[in-house]
Amino acid sequence: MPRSDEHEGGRVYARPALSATPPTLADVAERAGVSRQTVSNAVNNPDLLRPDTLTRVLESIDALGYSPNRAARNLRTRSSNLIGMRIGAAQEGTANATMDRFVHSLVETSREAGYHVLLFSGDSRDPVAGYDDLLRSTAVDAFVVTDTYLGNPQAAWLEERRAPFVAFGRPWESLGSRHSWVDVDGAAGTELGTRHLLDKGHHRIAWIGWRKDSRIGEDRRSGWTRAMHERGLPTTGLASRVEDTVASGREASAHLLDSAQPSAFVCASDTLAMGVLHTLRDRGLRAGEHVAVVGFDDSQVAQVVSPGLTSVRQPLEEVAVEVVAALEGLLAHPPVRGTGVMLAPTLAVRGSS
Amino acid sequence: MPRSDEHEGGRVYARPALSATPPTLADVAERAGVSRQTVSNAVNNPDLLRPDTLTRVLESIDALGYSPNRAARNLRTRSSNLIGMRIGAAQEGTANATMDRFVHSLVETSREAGYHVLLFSGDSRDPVAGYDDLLRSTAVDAFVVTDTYLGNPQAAWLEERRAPFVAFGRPWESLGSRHSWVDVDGAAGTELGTRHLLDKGHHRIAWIGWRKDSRIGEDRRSGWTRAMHERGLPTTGLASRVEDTVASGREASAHLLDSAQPSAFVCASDTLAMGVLHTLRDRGLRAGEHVAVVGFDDSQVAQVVSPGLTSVRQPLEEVAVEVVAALEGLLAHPPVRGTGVMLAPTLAVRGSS
DNA sequence: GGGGGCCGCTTGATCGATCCAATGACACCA
DNA sequence: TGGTGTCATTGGATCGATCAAGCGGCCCCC
Repeated sequence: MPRSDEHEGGRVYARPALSATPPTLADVAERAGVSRQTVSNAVNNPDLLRPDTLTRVLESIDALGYSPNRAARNLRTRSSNLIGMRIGAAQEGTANATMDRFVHSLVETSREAGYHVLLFSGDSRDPVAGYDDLLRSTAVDAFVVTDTYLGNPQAAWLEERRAPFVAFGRPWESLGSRHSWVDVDGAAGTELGTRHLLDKGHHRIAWIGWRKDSRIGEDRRSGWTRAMHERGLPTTGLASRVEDTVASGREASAHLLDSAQPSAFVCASDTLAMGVLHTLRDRGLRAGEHVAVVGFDDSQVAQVVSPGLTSVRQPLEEVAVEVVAALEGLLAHPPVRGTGVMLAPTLAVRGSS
Repeated sequence: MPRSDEHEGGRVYARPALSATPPTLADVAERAGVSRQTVSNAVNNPDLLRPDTLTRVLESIDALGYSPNRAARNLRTRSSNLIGMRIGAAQEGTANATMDRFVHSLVETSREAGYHVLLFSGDSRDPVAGYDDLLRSTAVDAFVVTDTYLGNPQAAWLEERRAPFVAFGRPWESLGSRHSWVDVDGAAGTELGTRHLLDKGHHRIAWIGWRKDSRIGEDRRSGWTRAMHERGLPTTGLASRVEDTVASGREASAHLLDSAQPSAFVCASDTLAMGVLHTLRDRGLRAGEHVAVVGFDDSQVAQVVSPGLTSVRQPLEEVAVEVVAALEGLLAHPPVRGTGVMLAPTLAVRGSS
């Protein structure tokens, strides 16, 4: 049984938001005594209208609670004002937490630029499945690609289809890639952390990073070696490359303490740094007093763990701003050649150093 | 200057994905020698076609790489297959981390139901601004509302406009609300945690929770009192209500240790539990040996901190499934009366207990 | 044998916006 | 006064899908 306030079929202008069907451009036009196109102009190119006409139209828009129908607009303009972003499987880790911080910033920045963020999840078997669907159905205007790690085919695939996208992460492999990207200088981050420790008087500073096939890991490692060599300090025997888990960090730090007696650790992630803290605790050593520790990512964990973990913080808000700026450029002009933006991280100093 | 592979204006069927304009329904129809509607049916109601026609059409769809234009479909069907979800300002905290886990699950579950998730950010001043825009422009089919805390006007506002939505969080206040919701039984969670401690032989179990005006906090607290009273144990003098910060948890636990000598703590959040761990560390007490601690949310922190924080884990994957199921019901049938689903959390036992 | 119903498919209209070409109004200047 | 140019505004066409109605062919049954 239809409810009494819906059965008329007509629109209830007195309470616009409650009406069954939202008002259309034509409704506004009729009420304001102008044509549809004029209303459209009032919304999209207000300068084209005479001031008095404009106010009259805007008044009607306001009174009716009109908002352009997204689908109709999208159909006509061939754009959706949506930015697609794939989120990986819910593996809980610090990398994920970083991504979430980025997503927040991206959503906020996109809003200011008139875009919304559409999230989709990928099939782990077919990494381009989600992209393909959205692209062919013209559901999104562009993509933000976040997982540009070693051998990831998405960037190349999108590039081949001329799909507009910006990567968060530099194109490590493909030299011929011409897409835009934004990245954080990981090496600069670890260099910052290492220098911070050097300035505190440490000389034997160890590195715990990821396996050699991780380009990101090797990049971060290079910041440590650079800072050490700069001061003429040796790095041999002070480095370890392991999996990105707390247990690995724990083991690696125990080994290093025994073999090389470092007074400080710089780690490729907060997860590994947590492992170091565990080892210190096992041995009755105090982080920040006896041995200093620096992590990477400035995760939630770094902030709440005792005595606070000094960590490299990526400027994700800036990354989001740059990504959106690049996207806007991409969508406004024909994509000639991509731009690359490298941002510098900062160091959040806490009790562990 | 137009590129050589784009200047013809026609479609390059040999390499469908590279063509400037994607193929349309009409293109498929022409190639398959049928009408547009038949192609439409092949996509949406395959049963209506004769098997041989169907295969012929599908073959053409495949060959052209056709995928229905989202905008056109949305315009005609008045639906977008998008679910809107607002994410709050990027206050970094465990609540946020929980939300991120939920978002992941929601995206995944939505995909299986044929929906995508559209994220938008709210203006903190006007909590319904984002909702209003999306609703009036018919950009989303429904909303998932996550912040249904005390005095939150969104649910009531959406209800009034007859906007389809499902809340993650029960309607604490409004008794007259008729919307669907899914929630996790927080009281059952703390009860679980408290019983776990009781079974371990603890008798004096303290509570550290949030201020009294938090309905969620009071709910979680009730689980603790219920479990205690069930065994005939007193709770007076064993509870503290503070802000949700590590520092507050630290202070509150120090006070309680001095005043009531509890042997265990149950906390309304992992953040507070971390504060307890700090206090124990300050006093040379070992979590899990001398004093047991149970947190809430099973955050990243709980998993990596030493010696591991026992914590109540919300079944967010299930929540997402129920939310999407409720949404599907809502969009399929006329919204008669909302349903409420209450899910039970589990306990992730770790070294702290 | 003729009417009714179903099947498989087609045709024209439609959703609500913007694009495009054209029109009316108006001012200016010769 | 009439021509010209500018500006605000108009009406029709269009984007690409689905809806609604209808059509011919076939079978069935009275």
